[in-house]
Amino acid sequence: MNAEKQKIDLRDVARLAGVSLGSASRAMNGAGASAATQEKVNQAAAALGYRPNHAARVLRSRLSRTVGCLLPDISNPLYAQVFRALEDEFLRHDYLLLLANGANDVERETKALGTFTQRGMDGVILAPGNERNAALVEALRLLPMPAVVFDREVSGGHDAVLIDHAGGVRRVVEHLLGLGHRNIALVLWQGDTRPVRRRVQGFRTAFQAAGLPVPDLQVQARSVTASVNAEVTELLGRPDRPSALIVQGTHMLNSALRAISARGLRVPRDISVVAIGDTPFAAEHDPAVSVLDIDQTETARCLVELLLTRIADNGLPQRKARIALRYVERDSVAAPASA
Amino acid sequence: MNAEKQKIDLRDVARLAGVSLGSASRAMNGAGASAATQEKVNQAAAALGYRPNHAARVLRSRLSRTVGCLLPDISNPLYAQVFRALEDEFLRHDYLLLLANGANDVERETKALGTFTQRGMDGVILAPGNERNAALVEALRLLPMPAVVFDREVSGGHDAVLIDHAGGVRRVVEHLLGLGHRNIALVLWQGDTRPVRRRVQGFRTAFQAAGLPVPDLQVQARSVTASVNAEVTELLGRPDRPSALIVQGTHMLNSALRAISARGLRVPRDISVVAIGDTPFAAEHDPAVSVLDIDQTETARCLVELLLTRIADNGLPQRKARIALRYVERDSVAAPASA
DNA sequence: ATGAAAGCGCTAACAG
DNA sequence: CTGTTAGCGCTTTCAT
Repeated sequence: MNAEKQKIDLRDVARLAGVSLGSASRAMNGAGASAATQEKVNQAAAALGYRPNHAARVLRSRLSRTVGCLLPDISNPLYAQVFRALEDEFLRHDYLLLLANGANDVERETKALGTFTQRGMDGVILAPGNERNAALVEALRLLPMPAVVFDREVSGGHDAVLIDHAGGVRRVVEHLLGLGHRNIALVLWQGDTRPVRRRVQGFRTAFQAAGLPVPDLQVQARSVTASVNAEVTELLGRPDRPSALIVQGTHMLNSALRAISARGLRVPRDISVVAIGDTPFAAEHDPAVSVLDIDQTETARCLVELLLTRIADNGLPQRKARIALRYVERDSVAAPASA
Repeated sequence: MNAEKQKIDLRDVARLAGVSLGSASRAMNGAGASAATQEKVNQAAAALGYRPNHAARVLRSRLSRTVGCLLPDISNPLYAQVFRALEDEFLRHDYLLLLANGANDVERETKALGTFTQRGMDGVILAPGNERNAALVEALRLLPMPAVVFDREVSGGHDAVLIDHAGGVRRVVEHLLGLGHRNIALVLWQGDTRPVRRRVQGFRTAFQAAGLPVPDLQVQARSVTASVNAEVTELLGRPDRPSALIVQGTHMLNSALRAISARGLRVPRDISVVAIGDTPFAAEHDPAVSVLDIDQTETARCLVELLLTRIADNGLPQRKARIALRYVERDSVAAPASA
């Protein structure tokens, strides 16, 4: 149904504009051409509906204007948000973003990096599920193009954008401490990744800085999507049951809230709840759940900035950017009943 | 830190293997080379760590082994699942999948299609947010490469994979009717897209086929992520309040369940609930929610099959594949109390 | 089945 | 600033 494929090349444009091939190329790339040439070429291109052949461009210039993005799991709304923000940001810079799901599988991640290499990506943004895996670290080391690591600690001297989970959780704990809470529980998943480690650390630091004992109240779910219903129910049955919960992720938040209400407890009267990561679910819950929110737009901007500047100049020293978390107070936090 | 970039080309491989450039190329592509040559070339390639230059390959062969995928919103877990399944399926066929978020924005969608064209995608899979928009239909018509439409009705004679929403909802309604339910409410969002239209149709058909009046109990949320708390609450307050609810999507399901429990009603004793689309949320809810589930793997396989065969032969007649929905009975459905 | 040679469409290097 | 020329790395004729 499409009789005429793409057949107009730069040569045609140059001919119509009455300039040489080289001039047409320079005009299209907006460099080293007079305004008059520029104008003529642009008009000719528009008239013919010219579309540059990307492959030829890449082959010759060795620049693909494409970057790869390796994320653990796009079904996770948090990463989906990051991807969308990245896509917008790169589009603005006329770059194309390629997404690969790592799925917490080193083999898959390694393979994706191989594909990125072969397809000549100019750079890579990645958040490996297994940041300490040797095979992955090696694959990363062998990457021929610049990479920016997102919220992971991998050896290799790469640029990185790190979320300040420790500071965020610490601030929340201090806030709860100020309200009079002492038994605060942290509900995370048990993965050995930077975000989890840093949250635990921030939790500890807050208590220690206040000269208070760190409560032994942690729930560790098997996965991000696992239910923590049973664990939280157990927690709520203890004599020293927590008066506040800090919960990660949509699923865990949901099951935790269910466990609370099944126990006949009310939020925030009987127990305060703070969620890590903002979602429509948290915002629309009744009562609306206070959250520790990441500014995805800022994060994306930061990642893109780091990667693009490094693509432009690989001689730059290693850089690490830190993104602060924002505590959004809503209706799920109050002083403990006993206070 | 990476002194040596990629410098090994097919010429090097050919030299080491002691064959000509042409033979090396044929050997690599597994066609028209003797077993002996094949073997020598493969060994040489492995020894040198040869990686074909993708751009050169595309430029010469006019085949990018890349397909574009335009989805309305990757933050929607349903689409995220489809993308993952597609990624797996294409990877298996040695194709790369490029994702673009349409975000229900025609301009954005059109732009994405333009990018796909320019980058020489071999084919496109797309589910436009606005299937009846003229600009989009026109952009689709102008696409120089094959396209398969996912669960949308767009004019243009494209291949399509269509989910049988009508049949699925109809089956659920018939099941509920059989249990004795008469006041059944349908909770959807108000978008004018195929899935919504077909669900309503299936709903109607079931009642009409049974010779029963179609209940006037529809809730139309403003968006897929909107809360329907107020609307469902209102519904439950009516004298002819429904004894069963069919609810679309995670957010709407969540807010509907909340409205039900806030009203002091129990599932399934006082009201039955069926969700459209399976999610961990529905499965782990207490009680576990019965759902109308789409087999994402089958859907992906179907999309890929259609697209790949058409890329191979664009002379094929138009094809439409239908995917049946599977009703998964769990604990949220029972006979109405009054029955 | 193989080698030699001709480009794919573009950018970059070179003169002018 | 412009035109001319030479490839980028590969696949694909065309002869053998």
